[in-house]
Amino acid sequence: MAEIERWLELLEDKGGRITGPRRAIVELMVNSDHALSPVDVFDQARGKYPKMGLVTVYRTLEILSEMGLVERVHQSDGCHMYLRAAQGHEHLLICSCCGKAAYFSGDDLGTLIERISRESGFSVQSHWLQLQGLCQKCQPVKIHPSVS
Amino acid sequence: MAEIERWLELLEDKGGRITGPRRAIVELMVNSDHALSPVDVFDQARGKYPKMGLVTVYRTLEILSEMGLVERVHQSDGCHMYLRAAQGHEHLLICSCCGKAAYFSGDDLGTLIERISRESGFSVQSHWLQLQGLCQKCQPVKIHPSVS
DNA sequence: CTATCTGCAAACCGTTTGCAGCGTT
DNA sequence: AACGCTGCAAACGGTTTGCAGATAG
Repeated sequence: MAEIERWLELLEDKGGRITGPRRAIVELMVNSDHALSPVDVFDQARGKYPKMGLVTVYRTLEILSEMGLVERVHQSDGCHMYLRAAQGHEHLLICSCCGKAAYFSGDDLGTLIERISRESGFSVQSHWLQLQGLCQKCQPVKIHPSVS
Repeated sequence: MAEIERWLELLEDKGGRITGPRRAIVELMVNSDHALSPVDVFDQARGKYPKMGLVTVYRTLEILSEMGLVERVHQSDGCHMYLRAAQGHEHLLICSCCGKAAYFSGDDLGTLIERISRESGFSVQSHWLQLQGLCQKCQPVKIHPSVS
C-alpha cells in the first residue's frame, strides 16, 4: 500500500527516522478500520515487531497525531483510542460493541451553529459530533445478549 | 433556592442521608453555570464545608450522576467535568477558555442520522454533539492572548 | 559519528477502594 | 443503636518521563 510509504515519507520530511517499530505501527494504523487503544496497537504490532515496547506506541501515536495522520477518539469512559484521520470535514460513527469506525460527511450544522451563536453570544469555534451504534456484524450479538 | 431542596429530597427518597458535605456539593452544582472538575468542586465546596475530602466529592458526584441530576462532560484531554444535567434533549455549548456552559436544543439530526444508518448499515443508538467556543466574557481575552 | 529512537523502570496523576471512626436517622 | 457516610491512606490503571544503550542516517 502506497499510503504506508506516504506516511513514512512525511515522517522523514519532518526530520524523523524510519524504524522497525514505527513501520509496524504505521502499517497497522493505515489499514485498521477500527479505533484502537494504545494497548491494542501494542498487541497487534508485536506480531510484526516482537520487541515493541508500549512506550514506543504512545510516542509514535503522539507523533502521528501531531502530524494529522491519526486522530484521538474520545471514549465515554475517558480513555483514548486512535484512528486514521478523517479526510476534510468528516464525523465519526463508531460501533459501541466492536469499535468498528466509519467516517461520514454531509452534516449540515451550519444553520444550527449560526442560530446558537446568535442566541448565546458565544463565538463557536468547533463542534464535536459523533454517532454511536451497532455495526452490521454486531447487531445480532446485541439482540441476543445472552451470549455473555 | 428550592432546587437545592428538591435534589436533597430526591437523595433522601433514594435512601441516602443528607449531610454537610453533600449539601455543600449540591448547592454548588445547582448554582454553577460552569462545568467543574472534581478538584474545582472540592476547592469551592471547602468554602462551605472546610473538612471536605476529595473522595467524598467523587462519591457524591457519582451518586448525583446516577440520579440524572448532574452529567459528566467529556474533555478533549480525557478528564471529566460535571455540570447540572440537561432538561430533555439538549446539547452542550462550552467556553474553551473559562468552561462556562450553556445548553441548547433544537438540533435536527434526525434526517442526518437516518441517512447515515441507511448508508452505513449501522443501527445508530445515540449521538454526541458538543459545540466549543468562546463566551462573551472570554472573546476579548483571546483576541489579545498576550495576557498569559 | 552523531542525533534520534528504543525499552526498561520509575514517576505521575486522576480516580477508586479498604477501613476504622463519625454522624444521621 | 444501626447503618450510611466520611476522610485517610493506600491501591490502581493509563500515561509520561529519565536514562543508558541501540540504531538510522
